[in-house]
Amino acid sequence: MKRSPGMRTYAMAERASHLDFDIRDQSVRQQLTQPHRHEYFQVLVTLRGEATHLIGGSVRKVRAGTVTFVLPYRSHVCVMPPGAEYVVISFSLRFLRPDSTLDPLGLEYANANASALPEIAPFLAQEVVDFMVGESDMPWLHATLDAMLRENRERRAFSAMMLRAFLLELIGGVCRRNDRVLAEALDARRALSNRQDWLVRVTRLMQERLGGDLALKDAADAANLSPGHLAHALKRETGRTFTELLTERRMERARELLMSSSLRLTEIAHATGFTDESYFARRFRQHFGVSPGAFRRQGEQETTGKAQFCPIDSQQPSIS
DNA sequence: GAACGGTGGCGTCTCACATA
DNA sequence: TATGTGAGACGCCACCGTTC
Repeated sequence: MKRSPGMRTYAMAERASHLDFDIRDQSVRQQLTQPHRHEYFQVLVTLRGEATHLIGGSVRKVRAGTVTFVLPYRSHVCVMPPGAEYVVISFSLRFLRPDSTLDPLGLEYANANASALPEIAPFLAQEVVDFMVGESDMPWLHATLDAMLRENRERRAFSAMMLRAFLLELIGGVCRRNDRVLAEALDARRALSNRQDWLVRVTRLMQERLGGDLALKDAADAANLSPGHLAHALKRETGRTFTELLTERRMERARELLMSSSLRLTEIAHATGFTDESYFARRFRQHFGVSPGAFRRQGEQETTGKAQFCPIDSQQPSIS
């Protein structure tokens, strides 16, 4: 299929060592220097040096003690000066809120209720708020990051739970220290009209119909757009085609079923919209780097502490 | 030997994209 | 908005390896 050389959208497997959560400092991986998107959430903590962040339509100079929150599928680039010290945290919505049924793609336009999903409030307000941690709180910030780096490095039993707790402490702590400006920003945001609720309708339809047939035309009908217009709009907003977005969600559902159920691969293939289990296995291998059966076995070993799943892509050097 | 899982080949269909 | 094109998505089939 023809692909224009547009803005790239990265998956966790391409930029992180784990599929659920990852944290690294400036020494681990080179920062991307071109505007790009992620499928996952990112928190960037600037510890030394003055950086420039372009997020969506805003350009901001940030200094040490700034915490930057980047929503999934938000175009951005962070330009760090030589010698800068920073920490990058990447995680999926499911890691942050395992009970959430929201689609990361629709978050930006969902007018999310900050009281129902307070963890994502700073991500929604990032373009108009500089989240700062004062000089006196820097020891707290360093201690929290050090604990996360250590736990992520060791990755043993209950590490996911510990990392989630540290992450919530970081997000909550930053929100608490910036609560007034954050509340004002969220109020202003709610006042805006929800111009792009078509994206919410499309992502909701994808989640509802993962196990069945879903064509571009169906999604276009749901969004009250022509198929051509919808395809173009999806590409513009997400960097992904309709099929790519749908396949990503099917793979994610398959991953969950492999980890949380004892269904046979054929049943999982059918449950995720594939009538051909061999084709399902092929796509799964393309997406995660391992076959479905191997993925399940690795997951079982991981839960018993014998091994840890690490996608093959994460072994590769930085892409930029 | 049966069940399950994985891979390869091949034909058909879908849809992104360019163009008018 | 309609249309043509072609790459990729998809399904079907055959075959092989592993496990029980």
